Amino acid sequence: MAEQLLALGHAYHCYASPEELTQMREAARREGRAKLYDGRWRDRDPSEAPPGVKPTIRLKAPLSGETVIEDQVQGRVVWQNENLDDLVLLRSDGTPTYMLAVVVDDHDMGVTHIIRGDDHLTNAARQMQIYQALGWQVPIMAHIPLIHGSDGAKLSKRHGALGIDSYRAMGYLPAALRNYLVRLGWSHGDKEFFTTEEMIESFDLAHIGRSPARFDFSKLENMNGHYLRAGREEDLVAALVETWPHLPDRAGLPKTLDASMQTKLLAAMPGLKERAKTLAELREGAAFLFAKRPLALDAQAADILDSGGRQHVASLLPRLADLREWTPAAMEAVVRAYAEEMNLKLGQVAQPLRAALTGRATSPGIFDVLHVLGRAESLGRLEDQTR
RNA sequence: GCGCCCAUCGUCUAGCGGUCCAGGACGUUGCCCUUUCACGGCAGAAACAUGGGUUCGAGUCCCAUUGGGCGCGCCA
Repeated sequence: MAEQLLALGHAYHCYASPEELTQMREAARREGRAKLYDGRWRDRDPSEAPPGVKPTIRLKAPLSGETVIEDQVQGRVVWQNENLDDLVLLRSDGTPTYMLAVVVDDHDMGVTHIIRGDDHLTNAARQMQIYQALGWQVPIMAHIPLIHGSDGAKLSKRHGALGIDSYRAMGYLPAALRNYLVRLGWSHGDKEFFTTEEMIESFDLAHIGRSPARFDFSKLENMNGHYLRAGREEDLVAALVETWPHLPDRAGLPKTLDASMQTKLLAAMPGLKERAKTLAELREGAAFLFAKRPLALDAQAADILDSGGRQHVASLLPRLADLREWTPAAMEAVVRAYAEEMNLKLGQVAQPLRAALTGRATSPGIFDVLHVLGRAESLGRLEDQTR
């Protein structure tokens, strides 16, 4: 291709040495010129070539006029050709540069649309010149803005740019991440939630904004919470099982979830999913299901039991044990009756139960916890705390 | 330094000359619901960067300033 451009007079050999090039660049910068290469070999005869120097081949770019790209998101972008210098097409070792290679490759592959980050916008101008020199049809271009970190600085490897697996490790659902991302820099009126089908249906280049968006974890988290709450219980169990090995290690949790654990998880899911924003939180909320007796109590739970809660647990234990039916409704009736007898608010007896059953001060509804845990396990845990 | 891009609530954004004393979402504040934590409901605070134009009329068009971003290799 480069040879062809040479033959057409759209390219030429350049014998400038690296030293000359850096000198040129420094001079250009000093004098405030945009062009870094001065085109010194542009019109020279090959006979003037210094002996023993392997030349590069540079594009003979137009000296005047403008290079224009009609970008689908940036609009019409114009460069004065006098500011664009003659780029290298072929290195002195004969290999093509990226600029030449992409153009030829895209053309050969029949690429119709070039959609990429706007950090390539300047490259687009130079590639445009190559397309023109070659007489090829230019693909439709769309340069979309980059995503920045929450502080407005650009995302880089050491600053917030995480791989996709990091988001999995944080417990974000793929659908939620996609939904969050599609709304970053693009909008469809006031619509916030999109199924994959809706995204495919509605997404368009025309509504992509031109300014960079900041990545906002709290909104991602909120959106993930929506997906969790709206998700089917079975799907969430499956998602958690699948993600389990990728979540950060945490003491006190099983390495994998066997069938019986999954069954418990499924039963507890309606109460759990309401309270979690990520799969990591979901797993944390479910930890009590997998805990081994006697439970380790956290500080708050211990405090609840120590400050009088233990008595209530002890009093309620026989009443619950006498229940014929282990249903949330039946248990609620018993506990409410007890609270009334003692002239207590429900919360005052529910909290001690919660502490004894889960080792925590927060959990799903206490009657659901009793139900999900089952009679034997529940009574066992309560009994543990009465001693 | 030079070139290009951008600029509405803290954040994501709607807005394509009058319907905007600027709408939605996240976050935030208060209240309600309530067995905890959440969910949910209701209410509130919160923005058109600045200065010039154009126009009967500008968040919407133009210019400048300021502030961000990206690019500037015989790297990709």
